[in-house]
Amino acid sequence: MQLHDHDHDLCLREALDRIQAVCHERGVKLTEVRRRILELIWTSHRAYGAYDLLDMLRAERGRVDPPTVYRALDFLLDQGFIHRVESLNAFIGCPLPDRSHSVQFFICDGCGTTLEAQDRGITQALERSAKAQGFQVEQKIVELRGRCAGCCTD
Amino acid sequence: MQLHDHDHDLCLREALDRIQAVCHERGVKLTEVRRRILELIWTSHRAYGAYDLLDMLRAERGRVDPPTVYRALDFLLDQGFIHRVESLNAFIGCPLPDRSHSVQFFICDGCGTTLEAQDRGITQALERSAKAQGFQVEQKIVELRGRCAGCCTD
DNA sequence: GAGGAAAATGTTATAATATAACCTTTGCGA
DNA sequence: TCGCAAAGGTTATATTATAACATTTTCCTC
Repeated sequence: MQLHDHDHDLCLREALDRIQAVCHERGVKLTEVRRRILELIWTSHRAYGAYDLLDMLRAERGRVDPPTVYRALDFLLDQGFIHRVESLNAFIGCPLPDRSHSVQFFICDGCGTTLEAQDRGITQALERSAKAQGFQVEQKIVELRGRCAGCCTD
Repeated sequence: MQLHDHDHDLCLREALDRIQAVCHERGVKLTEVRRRILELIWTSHRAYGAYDLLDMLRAERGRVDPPTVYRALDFLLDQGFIHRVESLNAFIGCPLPDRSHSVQFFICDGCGTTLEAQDRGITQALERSAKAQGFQVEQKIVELRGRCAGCCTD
């Protein structure tokens, strides 16, 4: 195992501990399945589909059925620990533990990397536009598909 | 039939004629199935799912199978006559015949109405953000979910 | 610690969305 | 008219997601 991976693991463990604490504050439980799925999602910069996660769980613990995964995903979505990427039907970790914020995804169709951004300018432009037509926004879905800096030259 | 509907029908026919002309210019064919599906999509301000369209076609012409609908949808998407709404897995008419432009959808979760907008401010904010990180955008997905002006008071 | 409600999970079945693969028909230019 | 390319038909199946009900676990109350 290389230094980088070691750091990454440390980072993951710390992040999970923080999430654990947040759950405690909120009076909700980060159970074994929920925690494991969150870990799996967080170990990647790509979004995973529900059935990708299902396969990974099955490899670890034998029989697992779709509702198990979807229920855990629902919980993690509710708590704001992951996001759903609509244009991929897939799920990705959210670096911020707060429940609802306006984010944007930059999805590289080359390498699959999905980057989460929080651009104040974009958020403001969206809110201005909604306000102009009296539309009350509940959820802002912004997904930019294309090629990341690393893949443009490929 | 009321005046409004009559106007609407006229408008639809004119729009279809324009699309027909565009197809001719591009050397592609607006066949019977394609035209009918486009009509069906255009008669609504709500997005239709592929299987909604399938059911409507079946009601008109008996047996129709999914690939028929999906192929027509692919054609209409390619030509830019309709858009796919990712967060609904559904399709909606595009008032502009040009192939690729940056649009935003305002989706009312109350009445289902999906409004297409072209807000220059939003587009610019998205492009600025992408440029800042060297991301080459191919497609901009912007879907705002919430309540339209008419449904806020409901 | 026993009882019981609420939460979580297990289990079975199926719904909803989408495409692969191969075959037939149609349109159209050589 | 031949033959190719595009379109559509047909069958089967992949992928994504949820409904409904049974069982287990948690944890609060007494």
